[in-house]
Amino acid sequence: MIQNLSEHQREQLQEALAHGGQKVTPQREIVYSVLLAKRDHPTVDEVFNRARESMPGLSLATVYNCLETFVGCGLVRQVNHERESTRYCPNLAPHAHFRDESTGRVHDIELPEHVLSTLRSILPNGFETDSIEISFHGHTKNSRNHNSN
Amino acid sequence: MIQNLSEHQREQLQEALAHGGQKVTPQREIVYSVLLAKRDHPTVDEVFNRARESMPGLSLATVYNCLETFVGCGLVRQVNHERESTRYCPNLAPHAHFRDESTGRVHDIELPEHVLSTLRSILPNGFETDSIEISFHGHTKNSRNHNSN
DNA sequence: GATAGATTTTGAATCATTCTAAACACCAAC
DNA sequence: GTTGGTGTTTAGAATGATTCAAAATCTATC
Ligand SMILES: [Mn+2]
Ligand SMILES: [Mn+2]
Ligand SMILES: [Zn+2]
Ligand SMILES: [Zn+2]
Repeated sequence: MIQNLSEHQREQLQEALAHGGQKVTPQREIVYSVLLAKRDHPTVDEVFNRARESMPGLSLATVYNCLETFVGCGLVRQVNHERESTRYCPNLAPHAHFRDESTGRVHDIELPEHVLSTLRSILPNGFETDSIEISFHGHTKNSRNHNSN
Repeated sequence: MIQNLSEHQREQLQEALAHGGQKVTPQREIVYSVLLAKRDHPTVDEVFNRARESMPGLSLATVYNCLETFVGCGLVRQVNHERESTRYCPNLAPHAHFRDESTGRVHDIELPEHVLSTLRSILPNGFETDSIEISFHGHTKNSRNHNSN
């Protein structure tokens, strides 16, 4: 079920890790491929369970380590909703998250540049932004699946 | 240090609680007044410590209870930053939060209606929003205090 | 002033995450 | 091919914010 990384994806992983003097390992490959395979913003436990199917000896601590590493090198984003378990997202394009209260599912919402600049424009002088996080809460009305890959 | 509630504030509290058939208690009054007295988005522990100054017997569980009650009746908002302790905010106007990475402080950023509608406009069909949360991360450049009351 | 319902209190339980220390893997130098 | 160094993985313990459970306290009403 968890196919290997494509040429391109492996390169991206290798490249991202290289910056911190870190290496591609079998565990990191699997964890990354789990994130790419089903972009439904899984929790650590979900990643762990999916990854274990291809690598039974994998430990939970390693999944935490890998994900932290990926976040550190900018390959992956953390997604938090209140104090629920952290979820992980490999979508590097600027996007917001929509959390469906009835299903608990998290959807990516593309974020056009003009929205970002509108947002930056409301900051008073002296506030320098590194990043902006936007999350919608609500529910989705039928409207076909809203695919999470 | 923690002055009592004004007429108006007490009424607001009483009114908000009444909807759920709940009553004003000395503990709830103190906890609410702590939030109003210093709008720096305190954590539960910070609220607890401040409140204890006026009511030494107050328990931590009660602070959790009061805050949960307030959130439930819409008097107060929770503010989360990643998985840090939840903070509490009595500002009911639509606003975003700016988290200063160097000081850890959280500032309110007024949110004009046109920004909210711009944001709503990027949602694909079928996504019905109940609420939108926006948080900026960055640092503040001198520019006088950025008062947190 | 007894009874019921809400609230508060204490202390224990939960549970995601982090930490620690021991095993491993890899590679380059000897 | 052994050794030393460095980064990685692993299992299990520790942490810490939050939640829970149950007893004690209050308050309003009969
Ligand atoms: Mn709804
Ligand atoms: Mn910065
Ligand atoms: Zn995402
Ligand atoms: Zn606020």
